[in-house]
Amino acid sequence: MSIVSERLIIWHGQHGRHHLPWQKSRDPYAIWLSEIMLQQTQVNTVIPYYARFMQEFPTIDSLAQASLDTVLSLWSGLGYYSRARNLHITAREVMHYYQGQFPCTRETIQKLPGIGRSTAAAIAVFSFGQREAILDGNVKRIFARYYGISGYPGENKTQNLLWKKAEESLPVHYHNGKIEAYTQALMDLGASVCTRHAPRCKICPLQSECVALKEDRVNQVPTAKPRRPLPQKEAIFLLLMERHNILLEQRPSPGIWGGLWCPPEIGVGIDVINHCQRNLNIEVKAPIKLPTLDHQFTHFKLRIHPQLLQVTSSDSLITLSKFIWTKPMNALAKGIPAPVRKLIKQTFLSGHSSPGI
DNA sequence: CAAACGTGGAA
DNA sequence: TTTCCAAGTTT
Repeated sequence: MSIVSERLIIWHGQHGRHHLPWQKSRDPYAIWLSEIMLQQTQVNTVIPYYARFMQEFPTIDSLAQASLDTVLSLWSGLGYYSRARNLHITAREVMHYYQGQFPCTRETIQKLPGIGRSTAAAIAVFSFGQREAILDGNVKRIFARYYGISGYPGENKTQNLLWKKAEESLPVHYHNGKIEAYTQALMDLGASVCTRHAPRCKICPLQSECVALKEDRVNQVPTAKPRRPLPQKEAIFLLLMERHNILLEQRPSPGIWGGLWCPPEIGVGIDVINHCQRNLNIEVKAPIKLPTLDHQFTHFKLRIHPQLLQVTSSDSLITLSKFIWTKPMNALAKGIPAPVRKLIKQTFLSGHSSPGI
């Protein structure tokens, strides 16, 4: 057994996290759901979503039987919505193709949509105790430092080297929950000790052999991904009010916020009244401009210009299925993006009365 | 391979 | 305030 794994397992026993909600069972469904939610998302953010999701869908069968719309409503605000769409597809695939039995090897798990090599390995470890290596952001950072591997991990060459180190570092004997403890130790160490900023090397169980520490390169490893300035985009959101209802449009997937409900979006510079008439077949009064909202994505910034529009002609209102009229309060229970939730709350539900319209 | 794909919290 | 990024996968 490698020195690394031995030290990590001991450290995990004393300092690891043992009471996270998804650590209570070996149900591959519960493990899988947690691993998907945790992709690019921190534990504290996931916990309430995980609780609501498991409450609503305690089994993979219940998830498979649900509508995508319901699944997205429970995912609303968590981001990376393709995860929810793939989760739904995978639930149905497991029910129909695997007769409800979650596949139990890393290779077969990895064939399911939304599950890559690292997530498949994590599920194989925590559900079935298999000897598989994970390579998430934590592990990349730990091994890049421990083995002194520079170059940013997105690069293929670096990535492959890290996978090799991850496999070489696995405990040789993996009975009695060792592989689980080892895998969780990597995640916990990365989250609490070997952090991106201000790592706590003095209490690290791997400090005596850590190459980056020895060479005083901890803050240079792993190399940060080169980033370009984010493009600034702008859009107008149309808050169309017909009596007490607003109009929502289901967004196409793939695409940003795919499958979620949003007020109709148009580009800046488009004539709003004209657009309502020609594209939505709706007559409106003069628009009221609401305060802009800034929203930041990983790859661009969006400035939203909301405009409140009172519908005067409810004649032949939209009948396409991608449109829906709903009360603002009920919109909050649907799958909507975070800034739309914010917009609806501050426009319709924050004050004691509706804004002057 | 580079880009798309969200969000809330920390620095 | 702005920037950065956290249990990645897909195209």
